[in-house]
Amino acid sequence: MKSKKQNADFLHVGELLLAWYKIHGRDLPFRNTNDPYKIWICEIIFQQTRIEQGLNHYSRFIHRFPDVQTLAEAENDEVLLYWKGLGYYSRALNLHKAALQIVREFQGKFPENYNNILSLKGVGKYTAAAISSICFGTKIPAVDGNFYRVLSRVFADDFDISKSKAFLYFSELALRMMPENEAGHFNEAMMDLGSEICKPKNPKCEICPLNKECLAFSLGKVHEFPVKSKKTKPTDLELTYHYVEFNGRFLIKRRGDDFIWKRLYEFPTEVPAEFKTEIVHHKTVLHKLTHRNLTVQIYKVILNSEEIFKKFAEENGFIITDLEESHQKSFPKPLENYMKWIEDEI
DNA sequence: AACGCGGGGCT
DNA sequence: AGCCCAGCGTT
Repeated sequence: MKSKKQNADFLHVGELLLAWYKIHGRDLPFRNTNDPYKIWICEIIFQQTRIEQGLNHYSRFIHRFPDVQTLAEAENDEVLLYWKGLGYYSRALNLHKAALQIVREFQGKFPENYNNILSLKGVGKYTAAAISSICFGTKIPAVDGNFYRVLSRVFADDFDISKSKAFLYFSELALRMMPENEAGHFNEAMMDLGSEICKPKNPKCEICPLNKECLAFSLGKVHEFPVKSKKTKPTDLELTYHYVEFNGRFLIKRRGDDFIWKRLYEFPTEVPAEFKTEIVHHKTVLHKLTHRNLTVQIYKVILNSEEIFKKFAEENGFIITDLEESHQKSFPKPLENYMKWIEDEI
């Protein structure tokens, strides 16, 4: 149990942070709304995704799916199309499921209660806290990577952030710092400080509003925090695809929701042996994933018989498409890049 | 509690 | 080449 004086110190840090945010907070498109739908979408998009990377996707997504009803009524495929290139595709699938959930279980009105928000597919403790605090003023910290980094540095706290207990541990610290009736702004402030000042590498401690209170800074040990024990060990994975073409058209099929690239489109992985004689080139694409070194082999096969092309497609459930049409489908990045390359060749 | 899931940027 | 990013669901 901490003393009253320490609690006052905690609150002081929270107020410094909030004051900084009101002047230096980022001007982002979702900062001017309390619409829980929009906040929800942006929270999901920006999970494990940098703001610059997802900003255009956010705008396009909101423009096409301006509310829960529109999203719920959309085709699964189109939701994925608007997610194209973002990665972690189960986020898009869960988003769609949750929209249906809101329509069916909550009569189309976005739930306002924390536990109801948490019950939505793809919404975990962080996202539920963010929506609750920003849209409904619930006093609850939205603890994410920024909280871990900022708090562990301010208190020179070596609590291992890879432990599942870290969420609760830093939630309690954050709650003691949180000013009354400012939960949403406080959470946003922590995100902005973590992104603009208290960055993972080369933090701007000289201009940090918390540098007088930051223990790690005063000890010259900012780089030692946060402490994270888990090390990711990349494994190798090889995939083979065939760009089977006849007269400008080629074959695709939708993936299942197993493994990677859930429900995205891909080329045939295997072709009959007699197709091998029609290979015109072979490209090796190296693709870096978070925990995998991916090597994708792509063989371009140009068939000279429409009959064989159509028969192969029909017997194996492939869709016949072309480069123009394929813009309306969501493909994994390596295949997307390959098609761009083919298009440029023409 | 540990692991898998994308893609991009930074060092 | 490794780490990190407005994390979550599954096992």
